[in-house]
Amino acid sequence: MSGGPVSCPCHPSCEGPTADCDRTLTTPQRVFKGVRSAQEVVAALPLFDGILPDVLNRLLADSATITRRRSTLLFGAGDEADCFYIVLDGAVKLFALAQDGRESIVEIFGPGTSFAEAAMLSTGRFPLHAEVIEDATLIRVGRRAFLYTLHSDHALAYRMLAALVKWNRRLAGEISDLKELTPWQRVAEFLLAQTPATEGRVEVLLPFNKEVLASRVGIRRESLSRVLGRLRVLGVHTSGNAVQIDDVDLLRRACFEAGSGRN
Amino acid sequence: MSGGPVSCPCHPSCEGPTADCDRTLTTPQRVFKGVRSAQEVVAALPLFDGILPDVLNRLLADSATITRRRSTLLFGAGDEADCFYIVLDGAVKLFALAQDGRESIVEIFGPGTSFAEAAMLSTGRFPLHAEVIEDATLIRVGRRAFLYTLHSDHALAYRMLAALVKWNRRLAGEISDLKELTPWQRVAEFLLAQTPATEGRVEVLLPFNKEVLASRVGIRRESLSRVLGRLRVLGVHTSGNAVQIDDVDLLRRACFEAGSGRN
DNA sequence: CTCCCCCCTTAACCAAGATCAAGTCGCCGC
DNA sequence: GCGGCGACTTGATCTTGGTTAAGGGGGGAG
Repeated sequence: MSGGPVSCPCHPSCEGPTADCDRTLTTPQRVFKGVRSAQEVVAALPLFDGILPDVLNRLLADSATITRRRSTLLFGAGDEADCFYIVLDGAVKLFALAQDGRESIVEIFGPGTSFAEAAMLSTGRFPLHAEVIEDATLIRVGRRAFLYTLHSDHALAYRMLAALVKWNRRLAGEISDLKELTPWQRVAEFLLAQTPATEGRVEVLLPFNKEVLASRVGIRRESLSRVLGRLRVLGVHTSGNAVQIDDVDLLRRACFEAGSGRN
Repeated sequence: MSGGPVSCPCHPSCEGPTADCDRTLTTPQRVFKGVRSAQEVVAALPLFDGILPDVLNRLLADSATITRRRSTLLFGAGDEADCFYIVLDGAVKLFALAQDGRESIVEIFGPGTSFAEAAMLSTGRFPLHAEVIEDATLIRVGRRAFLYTLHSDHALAYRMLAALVKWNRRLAGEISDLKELTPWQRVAEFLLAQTPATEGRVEVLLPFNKEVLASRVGIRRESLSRVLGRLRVLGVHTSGNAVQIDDVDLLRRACFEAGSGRN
């Protein structure tokens, strides 16, 4: 029930009206892969699977490819949701902000995923903040185009329904994990989710830094360090963003068998 | 962002193929309120708001009102999802089961809510278990009728989309809470969510027993006792399922101000 | 090369849940 | 009334994550 890499629809996001944090394209080093590639990516989204070519074109006509550096705030909670985003490259985090300034990351989106479609359907406002955490190339799709697309292709609406359900389950699973798994189990699960391998030795690259990972699993940076230290006896070795798992199966079993011990 | 009483769509549920736990209507003392009332309830669901009368009738034609005693398993995770449920009376919990038999409650549904609509849209299987926790009267709506309804009323599909989004946000909010609130804050928030009052003295009735409440907020029964004990100094007094809050505003502010202290 | 900053790690202390184990209270059947 | 059961509470102890503070180490700027 835990978070495998699931293609995630839903969740609000749109560059806030205040486009104050642009620094327009200061890093052309990270070039988006051209319009054709963008089309491919979009058509490959679970949400738009089987979309009609002309509908797709219409959709893309009201969209723009943008690049943003890390630390750029895409939008804040409460901003008007007049578009949604597709990630071509980089990573974006969605997070909530506590009154004291602390943030908790609800989800992180990487290449080939989209987010914030859902915000446009109900309140029209983003419920969460979105920030680029790895220099990113994004497609921003306008609300009008999206709604038009939705209405001109009913099958799309149903796919979106299904996608939301899937995303929903992912969240429900995460809630279960938070409630009944210890922090180290959550970390282990996260690591296991980073590789398709089911046994043997594997090297995985953390898709973001440890601060973010810690927030992702709901603990503090320092605790993550401790956890990774404790996982060493299970054959988990880290250096920087590289994590080597000596025996995937061993780790998974340890994770399961611990089962009971909540805290 | 935390869990106010939200009308919740989504989530799988359907009396499993094995209807072994029926004890058909042994408690006629808890009579459902008649067909007319059932219609009213259904039409009042956010999901079916504004539904056309004949579509509604068609929907109800393939449904049945059932009563189940507490502890009845409605369905298990993995069962075929060939219906969804509307709660007229009582309460149902959706929960996940860990390998060691521990359960964690993902959501609890009371009168006027529906659940498990979503399961029929994707995998066709329930991802969670559902159990009656207070003797309940339910409407079970068949899959066929639901899908028919969905296709004959596109507006319904969009409403459902919106409902899913809303439900989604609720889950995301719960994740935030689990990550950044202490257990006692979650308990306090839960209590506050049980009343519309914003100040003064209030008496709230816990909608279920403490074991369930503990699971709901992700702690153990014993810890909940202690938390409630500690909350006494903030004017929270409990006796049985009745909880008296001396000063709602005080409690809310205490909850907020604690802000930082994550554990 | 050096300084500084950022990311990460370590250590010491503390508060708080989990756990294990009794113990209380109310209810029901007998 | 008695016994038993289920829901709840309390206490002692243990584990663990948060907190605070300090330090290491790599990379970029100057």
